Amino acid sequence: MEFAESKAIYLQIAEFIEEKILAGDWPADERIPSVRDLAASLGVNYNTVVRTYEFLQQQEVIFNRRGLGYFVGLEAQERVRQRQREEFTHKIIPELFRKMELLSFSLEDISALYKNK
Amino acid sequence: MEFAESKAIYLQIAEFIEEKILAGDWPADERIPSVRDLAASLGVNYNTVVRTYEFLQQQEVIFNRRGLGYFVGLEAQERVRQRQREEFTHKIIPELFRKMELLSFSLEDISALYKNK
Amino acid sequence: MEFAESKAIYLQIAEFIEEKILAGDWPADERIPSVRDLAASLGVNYNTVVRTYEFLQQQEVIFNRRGLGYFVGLEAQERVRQRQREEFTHKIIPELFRKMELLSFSLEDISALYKNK
Amino acid sequence: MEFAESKAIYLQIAEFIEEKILAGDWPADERIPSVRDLAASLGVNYNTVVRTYEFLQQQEVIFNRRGLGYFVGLEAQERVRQRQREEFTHKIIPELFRKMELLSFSLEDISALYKNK
DNA sequence: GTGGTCTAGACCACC
DNA sequence: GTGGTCTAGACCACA
Repeated sequence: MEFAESKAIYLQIAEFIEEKILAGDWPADERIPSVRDLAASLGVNYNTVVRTYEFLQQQEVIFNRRGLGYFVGLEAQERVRQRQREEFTHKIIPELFRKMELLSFSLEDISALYKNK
Repeated sequence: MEFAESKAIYLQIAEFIEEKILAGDWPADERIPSVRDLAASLGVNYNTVVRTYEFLQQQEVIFNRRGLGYFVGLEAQERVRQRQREEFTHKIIPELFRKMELLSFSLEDISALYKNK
Repeated sequence: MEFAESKAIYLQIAEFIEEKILAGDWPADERIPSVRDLAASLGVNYNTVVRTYEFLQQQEVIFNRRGLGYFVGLEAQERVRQRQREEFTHKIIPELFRKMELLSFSLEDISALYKNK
Repeated sequence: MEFAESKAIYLQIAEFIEEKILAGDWPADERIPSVRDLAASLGVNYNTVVRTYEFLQQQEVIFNRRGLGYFVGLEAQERVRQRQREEFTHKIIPELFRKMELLSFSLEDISALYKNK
């Protein structure tokens, strides 16, 4: 996996996992890769994945069963979906509209880009 | 001014200035606030504004007249506008569409939000 | 049974058993549940209960009759009682008093709580 | 500083700091030692203190001013006090009373210990 | 100077 | 096997 420089790696891994859950690839209550396995497959340090998992656990997206590993939270998909939709409508979209005006993009321009994507 | 935690303050100040220029509030060749004044009015450290001005100067958005202060570059508005439109269509918009799919937002949803804003 | 996160599960099970013995529910020389049964009824791993029993055996609280199972030690109740009273007066109580001062609880506050419990 | 084996060092440092705040030694909005300084004076690793500070920040006990350091939260003393009093009355005290009954300690025994401490 | 992050590697308790 | 913690040391962005 490639990582952007602008953001902490452990947060990029968290986003990667949230997308897996959002897309339904990792269903509720299912075990996710062990810290060591994920670290190895992403080519990052063990402690970096530890940080990701601690972060997601604190967000109640995943949880730990002692000695067994981490599992997808029972309401994780819905929780992530709602949090992200909330952020989308209240932060991303207003910022988008602000930029559109500033840069003279119309809704039609966006539509055209959407159809050609 | 309030600053987000996720981004460097000096870059948020740079955006703030670019928007002033884009909107035509600060026309070409006009003097912009001194480092000390801007730092005071934004409530940030002097060095932080120095960094912003160095950054914008290096981007050829502003320039320095020794002993007089910083001024808006002659082609600044157009330069900023083109760079931002470029970034908008090639980075912001694709990312927007990706999120829309992940979160089940349609183009109609965006239109509706646009009309109600 | 619910387990606290702050302490090892096998130790929490050991406390559970010691309380049974202290309260007289499990008298001396009486057989206690098999490892498998207890593990099943508590919803924990077999090895975890094995560890509890080994721990309690080493503390001379329970003992093993080969092929028959584990039994409550002959002097277990008195032994557990003395060890816990010792710990109570020399560790729990001093720590209690320290917290009381820090949090402005008086002995009267404790008495009041005791009467209303 | 001496650390117990039974608990993570970073949490023991967090308790140490909370007691400083509770006792009024570190007032609201006052800067606390830098990560490096505290690590050096406690004889622990830099990262261990980083963990403590992240933990306390997440608990809203301290907060960060970028480039300046960590500061005691504005309502920190009251917040810590309330959280600990809550824990005291609802966890420590009930557990105390349970143990008292199990070990045949009376309220008078506790009083006597308190007066002789 | 400040904190934030990452790597490398170790030891431990636990299941 | 699993995660949890700690050390050591490095580099970076930031004020």
